[in-house]
Amino acid sequence: MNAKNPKNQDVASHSHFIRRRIEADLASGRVKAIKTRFPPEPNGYLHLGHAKSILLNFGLAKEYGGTCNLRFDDTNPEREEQEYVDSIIESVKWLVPEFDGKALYASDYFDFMYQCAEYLVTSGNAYVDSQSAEDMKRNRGDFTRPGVDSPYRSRSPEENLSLLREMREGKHADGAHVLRARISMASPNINMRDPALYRIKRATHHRTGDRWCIYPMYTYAHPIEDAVEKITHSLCTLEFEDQRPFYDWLLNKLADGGLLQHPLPQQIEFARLQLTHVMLSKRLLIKLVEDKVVDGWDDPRMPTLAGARRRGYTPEGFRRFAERIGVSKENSWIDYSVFEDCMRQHLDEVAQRRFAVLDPLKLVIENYPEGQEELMEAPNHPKKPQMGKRTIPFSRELWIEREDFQELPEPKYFRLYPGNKVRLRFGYVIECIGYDKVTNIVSAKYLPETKSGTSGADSIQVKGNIHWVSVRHARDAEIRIYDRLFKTEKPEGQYDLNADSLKKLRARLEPSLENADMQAVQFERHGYFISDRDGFSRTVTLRDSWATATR
RNA sequence: UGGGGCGUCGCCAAGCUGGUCUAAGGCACCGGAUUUUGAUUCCGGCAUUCCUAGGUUCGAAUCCUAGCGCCCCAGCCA
Repeated sequence: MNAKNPKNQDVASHSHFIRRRIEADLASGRVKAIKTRFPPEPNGYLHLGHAKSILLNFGLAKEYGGTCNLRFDDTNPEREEQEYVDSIIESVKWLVPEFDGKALYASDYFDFMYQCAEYLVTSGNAYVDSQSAEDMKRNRGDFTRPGVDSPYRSRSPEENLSLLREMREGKHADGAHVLRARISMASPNINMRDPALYRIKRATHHRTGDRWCIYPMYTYAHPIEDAVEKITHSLCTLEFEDQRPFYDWLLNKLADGGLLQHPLPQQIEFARLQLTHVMLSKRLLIKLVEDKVVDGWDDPRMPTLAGARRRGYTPEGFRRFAERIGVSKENSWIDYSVFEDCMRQHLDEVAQRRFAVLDPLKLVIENYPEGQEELMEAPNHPKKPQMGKRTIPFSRELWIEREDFQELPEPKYFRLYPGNKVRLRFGYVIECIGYDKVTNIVSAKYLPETKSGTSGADSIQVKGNIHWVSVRHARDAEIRIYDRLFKTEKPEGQYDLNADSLKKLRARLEPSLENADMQAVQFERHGYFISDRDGFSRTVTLRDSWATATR
């Protein structure tokens, strides 16, 4: 960790409170190796917020030579589905190359959890409450008033045990009873006022089927899951901070009873990711899919990992992002530009360059013979000769970008306009000699001695450099341009959709794109794109200081 | 209102066993150099100030006290 080396800042992992905590635990010998876990509930697709957690947990494990489990927190059969399990495994595999694809399930520990419940009952630490949900709520008290004990709170361990067994055996209706911890109804921390441990719920579980009719609550199940897996550092988000006293209470009781061994897992909370212009509420995400605002969970505009993948965002970019934003307990909003910058940075290194004219305008080179053609040579990457070259056919009629021509140029515009010279990138320098408003054709003459790669190439200096595609050789393709789904900077509640989040264009491409089997490509002067289905999707634009200046 | 957290540049975020802090780094922004992508790269600028007010100290972003602000908790959800 060379946090102080500014040259390596971007790759260097910087200090944060969880790393320090782990280092202290390792140094003191409290744990000999670390073990973390990523515990999603399979009730939706993974999103950008989960990426932070996944990368934190798997990243820390890798960094300190430990391991990390993917574990499904499947304790509520009413909301969980196999489809989500599958998509989650898929996304984690994509994001984390070292992940072996093996998943663990809380539901595999149901027997042990139940055994722990019986122990808590017999040791007087839990009881069966038969109040209605409404009474329980009323008797919990509020922020100012302590709760009052349930009339069932003093049932004997024997009575509690037989009731608990009857609950498990299905002798009681849903909601008739609930198992609660016996802690204190007067605790200033409401989470400690005898929290519910088990509820009766006749629902078919996606893995255990109808074997159970009682299911453990998250509060109760999670600490046990961690302990069973010998997790050392259980990382979760800030809203679980108030739950930590119960987490520790439970684990210590079970350890006292010999059901668990030390060292016990430690819960550590950090701030969840909030990204500007991105909405990460599962409820709203589901709504976007159901309302068909987007084309499914993996729509490239969706902030899901499945969507990010189709959009062309890369795992490496995510890794840089996670490292860059750090980890803290500060409730913060990360600017979307940080995310985009991480992706650009990675894509710049790996993407081959190609020409694509997105908004075509015809250019005719009057002094170039009809029927003649040449092959221009162009590197696949300006700084990586090892990535090779390709050739681009050149002819008299070309497609150029509409925005690369202005009949009446605005100040500082140095692209094509009548009388101005510009280089056709990797080709010739041309001079614009006219524009026909009726046919919409720009005419120019080329300077034969200025061909790229020849000795005369630099005989004429020009400021502008534009890309082009030969009309006769052009390939046609659909290009999808995505923009943010939400207009608001911090879309927390209801959604405020951007009507222009998807634009489809008919573009002209240089022929070498036809058989290209590329993960990511840069269309020069436009941005990074990914080949998706029968066209290309724009992942992210290039930085554009001209656009910023014109704004 | 009781409890739990958090407050360092427009946005993140180091720093927190007090001095090397007239406070790192990134994003954004503003210059300028190089450039056959108005891209990349490079160089420079960007908090005498660390929520506020007191205090301790030779010395405080770092310690103490009192305020102020924001977030979370009253599901048989996670």
